Amino acid sequence: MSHFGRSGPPEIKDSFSLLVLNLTFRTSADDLYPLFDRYGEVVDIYIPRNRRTGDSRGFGFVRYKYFEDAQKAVDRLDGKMVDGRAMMVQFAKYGPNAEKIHKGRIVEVMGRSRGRSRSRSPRRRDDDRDGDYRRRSRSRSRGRDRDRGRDYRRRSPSRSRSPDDYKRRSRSPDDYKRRSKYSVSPDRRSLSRSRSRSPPPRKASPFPARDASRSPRRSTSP
DNA sequence: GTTGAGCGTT
Repeated sequence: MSHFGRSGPPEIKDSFSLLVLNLTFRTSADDLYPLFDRYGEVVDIYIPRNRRTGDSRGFGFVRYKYFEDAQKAVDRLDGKMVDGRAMMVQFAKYGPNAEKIHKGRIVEVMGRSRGRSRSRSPRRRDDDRDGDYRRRSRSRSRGRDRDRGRDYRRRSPSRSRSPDDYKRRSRSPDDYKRRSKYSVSPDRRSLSRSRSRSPPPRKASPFPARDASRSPRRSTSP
């Protein structure tokens, strides 16, 4: 039935929360219900979705009534192919300030004693939820910045390069692979170079600079 | 129409 997610948390203190990851963007709670219900009594299923687009965020929460059922579901549904994608089922913690959890069992919901070693900023929870959490939340500092900076330094002196240097650099499989993999756009280089070597903002001359260069002084005219 | 690390609504 589609009564999941309609009402708030029914019995959190008496239920076990499971986190389902790697779900498809089209999978809904109703689709997960029969899968999890067959392994035990499911209390509630909730899948966070974007309030603007209404699309699923790719993960959901399943609450079981008993720990054994939850454990069995994790063992059984973990890696289960759903809609053409293997979903990951694991115990979840309730809320960003939930810590009093015992093996997935919420012991104290009001345990706001922070102490989670999570790499998440609880201060911008709302912003991330409503904003584009997918793009900037996970792709902020992965490995791209490192490569980018590296590329920048590499691509800086692109004028005084000799054929020998080119061969030597090209001979490095690492650089070649890295460059080829990320496919550095020449536009960025051009833009970077343009920024770095942008000529000084010369104001408009009262007369053509070219003429001035050739004839800084109008001595005579044929 | 796309994407893919993670932890949720009253």
